Formats: sequence, C-alpha cells, structure tokens
Amino acid sequence: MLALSTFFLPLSASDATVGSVEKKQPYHHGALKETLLREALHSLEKDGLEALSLRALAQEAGVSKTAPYRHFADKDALLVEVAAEGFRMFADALGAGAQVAPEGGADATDVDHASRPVRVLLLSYLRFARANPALYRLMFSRLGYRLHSEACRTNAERAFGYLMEAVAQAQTAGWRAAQDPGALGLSVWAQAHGWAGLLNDGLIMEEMMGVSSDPSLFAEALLG
Amino acid sequence: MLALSTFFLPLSASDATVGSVEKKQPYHHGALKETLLREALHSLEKDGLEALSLRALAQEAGVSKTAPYRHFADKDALLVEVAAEGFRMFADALGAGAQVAPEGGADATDVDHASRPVRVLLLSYLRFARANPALYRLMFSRLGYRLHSEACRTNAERAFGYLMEAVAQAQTAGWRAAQDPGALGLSVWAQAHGWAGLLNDGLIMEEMMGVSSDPSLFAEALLG
DNA sequence: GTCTGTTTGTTGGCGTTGCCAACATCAATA
DNA sequence: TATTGATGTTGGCAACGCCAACAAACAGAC
Repeated sequence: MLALSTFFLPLSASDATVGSVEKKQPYHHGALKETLLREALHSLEKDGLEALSLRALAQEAGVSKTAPYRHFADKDALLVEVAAEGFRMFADALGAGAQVAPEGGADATDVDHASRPVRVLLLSYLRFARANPALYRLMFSRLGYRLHSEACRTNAERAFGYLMEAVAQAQTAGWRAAQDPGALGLSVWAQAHGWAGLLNDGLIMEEMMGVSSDPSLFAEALLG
Repeated sequence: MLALSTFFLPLSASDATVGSVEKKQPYHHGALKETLLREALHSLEKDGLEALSLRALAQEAGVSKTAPYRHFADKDALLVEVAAEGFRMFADALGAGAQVAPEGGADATDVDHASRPVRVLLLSYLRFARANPALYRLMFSRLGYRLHSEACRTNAERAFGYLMEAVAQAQTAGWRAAQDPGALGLSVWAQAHGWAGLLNDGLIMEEMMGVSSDPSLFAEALLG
C-alpha cells in the first residue's frame, strides 16, 4: 500500500524511514551530479568552504562515500563547477540590474547623474556578494578563475562586460570622461571587489568610521 | 670532534644526521612557540594556507605531533597569532612608507600633488600585499579580525590610522576636500583591498584591459 | 530476448589531518 | 628533598580525500 507512493521518484531518494520492509532505494541515483552541485551550494552558504566535505555531500544525497568520484575527478573539480554556476548567477545578476533602470528619465538635475549606471551596477554587485558570501569568495579564488574552466572564464568575462558597459555609458554622459576606459573599469571593479571582501569578512568597523554598513550608502562614497 | 659544533643550539634542532651516537636532543625545545610561528609564516608563503599542517610544523621543529598544543589551543589559535604578527608587519610597512616622503618639496606643479600622501600609502599597501599574499589573505579573513584577538585589533587600527592620516593630509592639501573623511578613508581602503585581492588571486587579466600589472600604474587609475 | 560493454554505484582500505587522554620529563619552588 | 606545574611523548579516535576491486543497472548489437 505504502509502496504506491514510490512510483517514479528517482530524484530525491529520501524515503528511508518509511518502513523496514521495502526500502527500494534504486541502485542508480539518476541525477547525482546535479544533486551534489545543489547540495554543495547549500553547504557553502550554510557552513562555509572549509567545512564542505565530499563524503558529507554523498551521505546527504543518500549515496556511498565514493560515488561522487564518478562525476568529479576530485574535490577541486566539483568546486570549479560550483564556481562556474556562481559566475553564471553573477553575470545574470549584473545584467538584470543594468536593465532595470537604463536611463532614469528626466531627473538629470543631479550633478552625479552621469555616474548613475556605475552606481546601479555597483549595487547589483554588492547585493550579489552579500547574498552569497562564501560562493563569491570561492569564485574569486584560486579555484574560480585560475583553473581555467571554460564556463568560469566565459561568464566572468560576461559579467565584466556589463561592468565595462556601465562605465562606458557613464563616461559618454560626462563622468570621468578624460580617463582611460580600461583603467577606469578596472578601478571600479577593484572598488567593488574591495567592498565585497570587507563587508563579507565583517571588517568594516562602522563604529570606527561613523558610517553605516548599508551598501546603498557606500555607493555615495565610491564615486568622487 | 664533530660534536663540538653542537654546543648551545637549542633553537634549530637539525643535527639529526650527525652520527648515531650522541644525538642529545633536549627534552624541552626551549623556544617552540616562536619556532612554530616562524615556520608557520614560511609554510604560509611557500605552500599557502590550505597546505599548512600542525603536524608538519611540529615535525619540522623536531618535536612530536602534539607538542604544539602546549602553546596553542588549536590550529586556529596559531593562525590568529600569525595574523597578529602579520598586522604588526603591515602597520610597520604603512608607517614606514608614510615617513619616507612626507612632503616632496617644491614639485607642486603637478595637479595631482595633493593626493600624493594617499598615493604613497597605496603603494606601500600593495607592496606588502604582493610580498606576502597568503599572509595578507589570512589577515583579512575570518581568522584575522573576526576572532577578536587583541593584537590583531590593535595593529589593524594602527594601520588604518596611517591610512586616515594620509587621507587627512591629502584633504587639507585640497584633494577631495569636500568629502566626508571617514567615508573617503573607507573608500580608499576598499580600493586598496580590492586591488590587493585581484592582484594576489591572479584575476587581473591584463590582456583584457591593455593595462600592465605594475602596481605603480594602478595608482594612477586609483585616484580621480 | 540474450549478450556484452559501459556507466554508475558499492565496499574496503590507505595515508593524512586535528585533537584527546594518559604518561614522561624537567625546572622551579616550598 | 619533595612536590607541583609546564612542556613533550606515545597511542589512539574520527573524519577526510582518494584509490582499487567488485557489483548492479542500463544500452545497443545481434
């Protein structure tokens, strides 16, 4: 009777405590790789990179300790794929943020209006970094970029492209128009990366500065 | 005869292969804590944080695997003390750099002359980060600041003080004089921290930007 | 359908790590 | 001199990444 509910459930094999008679866990998981990647993301944001363990992921997926090695050469290979997924999400976030408010309309009275695209992008950037701190750290580490994963490189360059677009837009509107675009883009990136790191590692020391840690306020200080 | 050279060498107990007769390694090391900290620094810069092992440090010091626990509660405690030493070195570097060229003299013809103190400090900052990448990473991580070690906090604040001094000097000389000093200091710090991270993790992608990775060139882009 | 090869799991084990408990040695002090 | 506390040693536990050998299930050829 109870077994009727186990008709086609190859995805989440979580019916371990149903009874002791018919635990018909299928030999093949069916979607182990995707499950492991999803769990790795969860584990990352829950307990950080250092606590992430292949064996624990395997156990959580209801699979033996060495099963992950059928899908990933080693732990680093899994982390690289997680980082690639992170870069995909990251580029999407920057792209979406840029599309939300392309040209605000007729509020050009503000002196800093020209820098608006950069400001918008920085907020998207910091929002992502704050929402996924461990993932962000992983992405911008030896594993994220160094190990020349194609997916990482592609999406990282896409994200950087959005940043350069925002800078170009701002420059044509008059913001730091004299500066070299490449150097300016790198500078903006460094600013964003620095803020992300300081915020995520809890190093901001607001009490030392009398400045709130609300990212929207930082943007004011970011742009001269 | 050869044993004459082993008169008072309680520090480096590396005379293991002298002979097999008189290896009179004293039961107590004498300076284990300092030795371990020194080796930890070396190991950090040689193989990175992830490869650092308490057992390996102990073996290198010629001591049993659990001897370090008489001086450090656990691995994190040792790393915190390493980070504290790092902050000491860091603050010293920033302070020394500031003293080298307090007021350059009569070359005030440069428009960017006012920002000179900040530029000098940024170069000291990046030089330190580039010279000790793994240490820098450790310092600005969960272990460096979060675990409220008194020595870390004190020296970090000293370093930040030098940064704020440079900013104040530049502001009185006219550089971004209108901006809030606290916010401006934080912004400069974020810039420096961002550059340090991007450089140390090899994420700069000069070919993408047509910009050399020479830190002295970055300073140009750093300051509007 | 049966056979066969490949994919995807499993068990058992190796070497390493951080850390604990129990014991040994030595210096300093009562 | 006896005792105590600091410092180092041995043995061991659990967890980890990863390897080798084996087992189950799927997939295509016949």
